[in-house]
Amino acid sequence: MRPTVHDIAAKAGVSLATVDRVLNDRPGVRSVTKARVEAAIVALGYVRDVAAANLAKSRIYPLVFILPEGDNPFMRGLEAEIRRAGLHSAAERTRLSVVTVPAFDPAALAAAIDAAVAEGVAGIAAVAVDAPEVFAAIGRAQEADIPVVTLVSDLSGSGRDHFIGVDNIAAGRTAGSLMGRFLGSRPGPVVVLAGSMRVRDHGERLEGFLSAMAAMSVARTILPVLEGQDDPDLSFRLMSDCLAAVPDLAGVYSLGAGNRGLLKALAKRGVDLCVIAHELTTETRGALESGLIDAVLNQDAGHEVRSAIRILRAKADGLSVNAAQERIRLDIFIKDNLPPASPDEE
Amino acid sequence: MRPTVHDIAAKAGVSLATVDRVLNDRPGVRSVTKARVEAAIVALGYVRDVAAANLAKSRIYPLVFILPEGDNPFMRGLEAEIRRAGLHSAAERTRLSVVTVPAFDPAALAAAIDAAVAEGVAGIAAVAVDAPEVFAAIGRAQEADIPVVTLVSDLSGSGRDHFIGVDNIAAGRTAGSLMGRFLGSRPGPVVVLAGSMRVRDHGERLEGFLSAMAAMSVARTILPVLEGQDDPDLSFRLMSDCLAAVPDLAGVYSLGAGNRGLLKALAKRGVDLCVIAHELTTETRGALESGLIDAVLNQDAGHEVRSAIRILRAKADGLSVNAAQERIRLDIFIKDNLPPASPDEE
DNA sequence: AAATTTCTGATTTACGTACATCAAAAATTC
DNA sequence: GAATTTTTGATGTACGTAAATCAGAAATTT
Repeated sequence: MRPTVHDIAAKAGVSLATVDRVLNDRPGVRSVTKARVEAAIVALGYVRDVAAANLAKSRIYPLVFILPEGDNPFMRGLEAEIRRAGLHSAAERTRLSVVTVPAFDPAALAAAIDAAVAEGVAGIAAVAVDAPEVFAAIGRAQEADIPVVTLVSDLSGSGRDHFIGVDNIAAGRTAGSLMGRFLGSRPGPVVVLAGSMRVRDHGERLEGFLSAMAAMSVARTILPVLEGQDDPDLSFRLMSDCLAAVPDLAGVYSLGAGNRGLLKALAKRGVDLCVIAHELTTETRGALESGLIDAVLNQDAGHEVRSAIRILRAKADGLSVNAAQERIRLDIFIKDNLPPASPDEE
Repeated sequence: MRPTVHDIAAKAGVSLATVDRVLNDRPGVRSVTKARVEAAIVALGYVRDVAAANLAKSRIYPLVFILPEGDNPFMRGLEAEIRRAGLHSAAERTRLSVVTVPAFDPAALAAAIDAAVAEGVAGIAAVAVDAPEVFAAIGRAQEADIPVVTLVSDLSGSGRDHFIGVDNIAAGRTAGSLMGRFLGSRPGPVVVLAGSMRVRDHGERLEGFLSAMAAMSVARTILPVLEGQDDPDLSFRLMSDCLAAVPDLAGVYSLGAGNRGLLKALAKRGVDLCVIAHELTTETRGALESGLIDAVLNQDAGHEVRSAIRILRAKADGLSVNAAQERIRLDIFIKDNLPPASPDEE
C-alpha cells in the first residue's frame, strides 16, 4: 500500500497535525522538525492522494476561456469543445465558462482578463493578441496568483504560465514544404491569405512558410500577403481580385480563418491550384474531399481544451504537468487520412 | 452543489442503505422501491463521485499490457511509455505491468492472456495476433468479466471491448496517396516492405496502399510484397536483393517495423527514392532529417497508453468513454513538422 | 393467525486528506 | 526564573461513497 500521512507521522515521530502543517505550508513548525518530516516524506516516497485531498477540500475550480467572437469556425469549434468538456466538469471539480471578445482587440481582451481576475477564478485560458495592454493584464493576473495559459496564439515574454497550441513557425514551414512538393516543377507564383499580423500565430506561420519556400530548389515568386481580417467577405474580395490579376497563380496558402471567402472565390475557377489551409472545419473538410483543397494543417481543438483544463488545474494546485501529454501536434490532413466527422465539428 | 446519496435518499423517501443497495446492485430491494430510487436519481441528475467511491473502496486496478518482444523500436517505445505512465499510476489507483511474448506467436499471446485472467487483473491491453487461439483467450477473459482492449493491431469480432490504434486501411491509403503525389509523373515501380500478414495492421495497411495506388491517374507497377518479419537482417537482405534486381525502383512503402534493415540497404544508394515508413523512432527521425525518408506515418504511443489506461478503468467501473478523446490520429510527419525529440523516444 | 421470509431503516466504520480548536510542551525573551 | 511566545500534540469534524451489522417492518407462506 502507498504511504499515508499517518505513516509519515509515525516515521518522523511527530503528530498528524504537524505533518499536515508541513504538507500544506501552514505556519508554526520549527525548521528542524520540518526537515525531519520532509525527510520522512522522501524516505517513504509519499505522494498526496489528490482525489482524497480534493474530496476533503471540496474545492471547485472556476476556469474562464476567453475567445474571439465572430464566425471564425475554428473558434466556434473550440467553444463547442469547451462546452463538451463542461459536461464532464462535475467529475473533475471544474466549472468552465466562456467569454467572447471582439477579434484582434487588445483592449477588450485585457478588460476580459481583468474581469476574470476580479471574479476570482482559478485559472484563465485566452487566445492572445500581441499588445502591451494584454501583457499588463496578464501581469495583473499573475500578481493575483491566477494562472494564465495562452491558447492557439502565444504571447511569450508576457509571464503566461504555458502556451497551448502548435509551433506556428513549424506549421508555416510544413505548409511551404508540402506546397513545394505538390507543385513540383510547375511554374507560377504563390499567394498567402492571412487574417491579421496582430496575432502572433499568423505572423509566425508566414515566417515559416517564407523560409521553407526560400529553401526550395525551384525559385518561386511569393505575392504580397493578403490580410483578410478573418472576414469572409473581405477574404473573398481579396482572393477574387488576386485570381483575376494573376492568371498563372499556382498555389494558395491560407494561414488564417478566411477559408469561407477563399473557397467561394476558388469555386469559380477549376481545381488546378495547389491549396493548403489551416484548421479542419466542415468547410475545409468538404473542400478536401472535393479536391478543392490539397492539404489542411490542423490543431486538435478538443485536445487543446482538455490540455488547458489539466494545466490550469495543475498550476492552481501547484503540481507539475506532463509535457509530453500536453504537446499539441500539428496534424496534416489530406483526403485519405481524414478522421470520421464528429456531429458537432465545425 | 451536485446531489449526493443523501439527497437521493431524502427525495425518494428511503434510507441511505437502500440507496446504496440500488446504486451498487446489491440484493434486497423490492422492485417498486428500486424504481422510486432510480426515479430520484434521474430527477436529481445524480452522478456518482468516482473519486470518493474509489477512496471508499480503496480499490486499485492492476492492468496488464501484453506486447511482442524483440527489438521492434515502436514496441519498445510503447513499453517506455507504459513505464512512464506507471510513474503516475499511484495517483490514478492503477498498477501497470508489462508482459512480452514472442512476436507473431498466437499460442504465446493466448497463454499470456490466460495467465492475466488467472491472476485476476482488472484489465488487459494486448497487441493482437489474428488467430483462433487468441479469439478463444479473449473470450475467456470476457467470461471472467475482465475488459480487454486491443492495441495497435485490432481483432474485431473477437469480443474485445475497444481498439486503440489508427485506422490502418486509411493509413495505407494515405501512404499511397502521398507516394503518388511525391512521385508525380516519375516512372518506375514501387515495392512494399511488410512484417507479417499475420497481424491485421500490416494486412490492412497493404490493402489501403494498393487501393490508393490503383486509384491514381498514373498507373504504376507494385512489386510483390517483401515479408521481413520485422527482422532487421531479413529486411536488409530482402531490400538489398530488390534494389539490385530493380534498378529503376521509384519508391518504397515500409509498413512494418523493418526500418533498420531498410535504411541500411538504402544507405548504399542515393536518396533518389521516395520512401514512406511507419512509426517515428530515433531511426526514422534521423532518416527524415537526412532526407533518406520522405514521410513517416505515426501513431502516438504515449497517447495510446494513456488511452488504454483510461478505457480499461472506465470499463472496469462500467463507465462510458469519451470517444473523441480516445480516437488515435494518424500523424503525418515530414522533416518540417517533426516534434522535438523526447529523451527516451525510441 | 402464526411463522417465516423478504425488504428496509438506522447506524457505524472506513478510505485519505483538510482544517479547526484547545491544551500542553518547548523554546525564547526579559 | 518568570513571563511570554512559539511550536507541537491530541482530537474532532468534514468531504461523498462503500460496506457491514442488526433491528424492525412489511410481505409472503403455512
